[in-house]
Amino acid sequence: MNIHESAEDYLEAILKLREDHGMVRSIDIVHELGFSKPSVSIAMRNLRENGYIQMDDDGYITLLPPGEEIAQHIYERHKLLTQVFIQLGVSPETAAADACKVEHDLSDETFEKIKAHAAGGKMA
Amino acid sequence: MNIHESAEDYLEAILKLREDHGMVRSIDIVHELGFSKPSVSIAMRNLRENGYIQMDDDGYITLLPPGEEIAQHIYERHKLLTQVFIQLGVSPETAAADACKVEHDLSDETFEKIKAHAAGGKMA
DNA sequence: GGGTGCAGTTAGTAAACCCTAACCTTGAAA
DNA sequence: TTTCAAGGTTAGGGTTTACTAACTGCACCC
Repeated sequence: MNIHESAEDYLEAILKLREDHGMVRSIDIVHELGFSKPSVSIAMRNLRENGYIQMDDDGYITLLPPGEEIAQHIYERHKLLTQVFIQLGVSPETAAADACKVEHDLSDETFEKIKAHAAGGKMA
Repeated sequence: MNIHESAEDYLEAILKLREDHGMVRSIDIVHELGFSKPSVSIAMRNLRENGYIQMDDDGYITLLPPGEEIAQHIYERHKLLTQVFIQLGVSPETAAADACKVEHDLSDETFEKIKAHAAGGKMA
C-alpha cells in the first residue's frame, strides 16, 4: 500500500491550496489540477482510507501528519527545482511544468546535491 | 498513436545494446531491462507495428529512422544527465538511475539549458 | 413548494504497463 | 531419435490512473 506518484501530486496540491487560500475542498483540487470530480473524489477516498488526509462533514480537507510530510517533501522539491531551472534560463512556465514531473523521480541523494549546488550560488 | 515513456525506454535499450554488443534480440532486452519475455515481446510488436523497429526472420532487431531518432534523443539525455549528476557529487549508480527516470520528463527547453550549463564547465 | 446549481459520490470504461502460465519452433546434444 | 534448452508468442490477469454518465444531498431563491 505504498504512496504513488498521483497521491503525491494530490497531497502537494492540497498543501499549495492551503497556503494560497486557507481552506481546501475536493472541488478546489479539481480546479487546481484540472481533473474530473470523480477522479478527485476517488483519490481523496484513497488518501482518507490510508490515513493521509481527514475530511470534515463539510468536505474540508486537512493533511494528517503522514500526508503533511509527503506534501512538504514534494512541495519543497517543486519549488527548488523550479527555481533552479529558472536560474538556468528556462521560462517560468516551463520550469514549473518540468519541476512538476521531475519532483517525483529524483532520489534524495540527487536532490540534496542539486540543493547544495543551488545554495552555493554558482548556478548562473 | 504517440510514443509513450515505456516505448522510449525500449528504444533506448535497443540503441545501448547495439552500441555494446552489435546485434540485438528481444531476449537481450529482457536481460537489459529486467522485464519478462512476454512484456518485451508485446512491446516489440508495438514498436514494429508503428514503424519504429524492424525484426528479421531470426529475431534480430534494427532501429528504423523514427526509432533511431527517438533512441538517440533519449540516450543523449541519459548520458548527459548522468554526467551532470555525477559532477554534482552523486554516486554513479544513483546518477544513472535518476537519469533513467528524468530523461523522459524534461522539456527540450530545460534540457538544452542544462546542456549549455554543463558545457560551460561551471558545474563543480 | 419547485426549480436551479453546486459539491460529492457511484458505476462503468479505458489506456498504459507490467505479470505468470503455457505453448510453439528450432537446433543441438545425448 | 528422443530430449531438452532457448527464444518467442498467446492468453489471461492485475494495478494505476484517468474518464463520462448519472445519481444524491443540500442550499438558495423566486
